[in-house]
Amino acid sequence: MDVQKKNVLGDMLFGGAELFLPSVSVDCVIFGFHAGELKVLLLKGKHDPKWALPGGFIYQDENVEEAASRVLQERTQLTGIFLRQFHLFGDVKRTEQKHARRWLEEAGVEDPDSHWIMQRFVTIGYYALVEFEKVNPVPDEYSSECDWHNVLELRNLILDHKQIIEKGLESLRLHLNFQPIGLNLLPKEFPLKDLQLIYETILGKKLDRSNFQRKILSYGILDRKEKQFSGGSHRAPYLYSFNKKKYFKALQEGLNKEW
Amino acid sequence: MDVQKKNVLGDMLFGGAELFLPSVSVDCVIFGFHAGELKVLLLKGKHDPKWALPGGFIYQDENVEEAASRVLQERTQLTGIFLRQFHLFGDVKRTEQKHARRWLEEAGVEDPDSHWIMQRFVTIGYYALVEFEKVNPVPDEYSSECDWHNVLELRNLILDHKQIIEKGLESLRLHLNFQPIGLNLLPKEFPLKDLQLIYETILGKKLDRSNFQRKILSYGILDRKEKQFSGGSHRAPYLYSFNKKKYFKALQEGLNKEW
DNA sequence: ACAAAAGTGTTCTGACTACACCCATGG
DNA sequence: CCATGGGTGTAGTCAGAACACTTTTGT
Repeated sequence: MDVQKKNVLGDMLFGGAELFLPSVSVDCVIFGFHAGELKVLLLKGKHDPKWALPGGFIYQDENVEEAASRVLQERTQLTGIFLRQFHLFGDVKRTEQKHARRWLEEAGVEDPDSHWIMQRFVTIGYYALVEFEKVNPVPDEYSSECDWHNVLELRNLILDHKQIIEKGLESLRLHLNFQPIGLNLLPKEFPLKDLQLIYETILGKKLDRSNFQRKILSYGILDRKEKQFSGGSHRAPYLYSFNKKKYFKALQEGLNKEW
Repeated sequence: MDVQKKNVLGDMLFGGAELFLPSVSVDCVIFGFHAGELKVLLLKGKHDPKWALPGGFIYQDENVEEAASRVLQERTQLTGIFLRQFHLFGDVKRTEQKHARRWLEEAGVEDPDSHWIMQRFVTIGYYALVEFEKVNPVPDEYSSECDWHNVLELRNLILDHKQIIEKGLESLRLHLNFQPIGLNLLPKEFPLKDLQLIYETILGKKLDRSNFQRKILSYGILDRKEKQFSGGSHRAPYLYSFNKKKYFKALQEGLNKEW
């Protein structure tokens, strides 16, 4: 499927009922990391003062997984990012589309109340971890702003998007126990301290430096470079990079096997 | 919502498009335990030689969670069972409804190809753990058989239902690490050996008796009764029961917190 | 020389493993 | 009285927590 050729906005307004899978949407919780804070990428709609997760609908000829990738790509211009499904949100009351109605009106849709987008939707939550610096947040056609928000200070989100983010973070924390992370979050080479900071931020607590190193190195997914980073007034740390082969193997097989 | 009053079959055949959420279904992997084997409850359709998971559609006024409960209840007559969402299956190719077409034809539906049920569906997988003896498997109106199948010997399943079961089992194994199980799988009072057998069966490996006891008791979710079970030609074991208060607390908070 | 931060090592504790030993019961 | 299976205990191992000591670098 050629993602670029799709005219998502037009499809949504006028062809939605046939082009998209009805009742189902996808929302991406895109985590980034900056200044010691865990951030989420959010959009502010042109016709709504509230913030929303980047989300979208699923084309009839598109796997749900692919739709999530497409949404991620549309918003971040990044490809090949690790995406993980974490939950389906299916309560009846979760969609009350007051803002959508106004949006449809202004876009010139007749009889907005019976437009397919006003129906009840369930949404599938995916999370992604991306390298903050590589993302250039650009609002799309139906958004006025696109920006990073601290996950701990979420205000003014539409619908149940705050709960979605919280559930996504909770899932991510859980997955940390048996899944490597960091590959898309950091540059090719980095000092261990940076990776530790990511773990600390996700988990919301400090970790012991020495113990973190031993544990993370015991996973065998990191290669140590002999090059060293310099700049601070202190001993230069080794730089590390992910061994992709081992990394993906660990992703598949898991890190800890309990019981 | 009064589950009993719903006429699910009639709704599916003739009112589906309006009554149900389109494109989305629910499938329940109902695990039971018998003769040292982990079983799944499956249905055989009247118009299809293959077996299927008990599944259903979601009424427009029904939360997805509720729909899963309803399906479980319809099939097992059990209420209050722990149900857990584990994955959404959303590939385009997962639904090719050859059998459904024949079923619709025989049920007297005109133009079956354009019937809503022939559309593409994504399905949400839930798993449940139930007490084998309490379930009286009864085929419903559109099934000819309903029976337990060993999870390790699955043959002749429709669509992707085999993969759904396997994913469900995989999820269950994972969840064992931070979630108590057993409450709905065993009678009120039981010897620890029975609980151990369940763990062994789910995990597919033997566990050390002594170590299992210490670990499971350390969770603090079991109460020891002074009554003893008798019958075998050996020392009578203590009987235990789940302390529901602590059990549900553990369900919410988790058992192991890593990192 | 000193502060800051990284590398490395040590001790302590607690959990899991494997196994041994004793106890109760039915045949 | 012995086989079976359950209750209890123990030595060994391993991983994590806490922390100490050494090394490197910029100021």
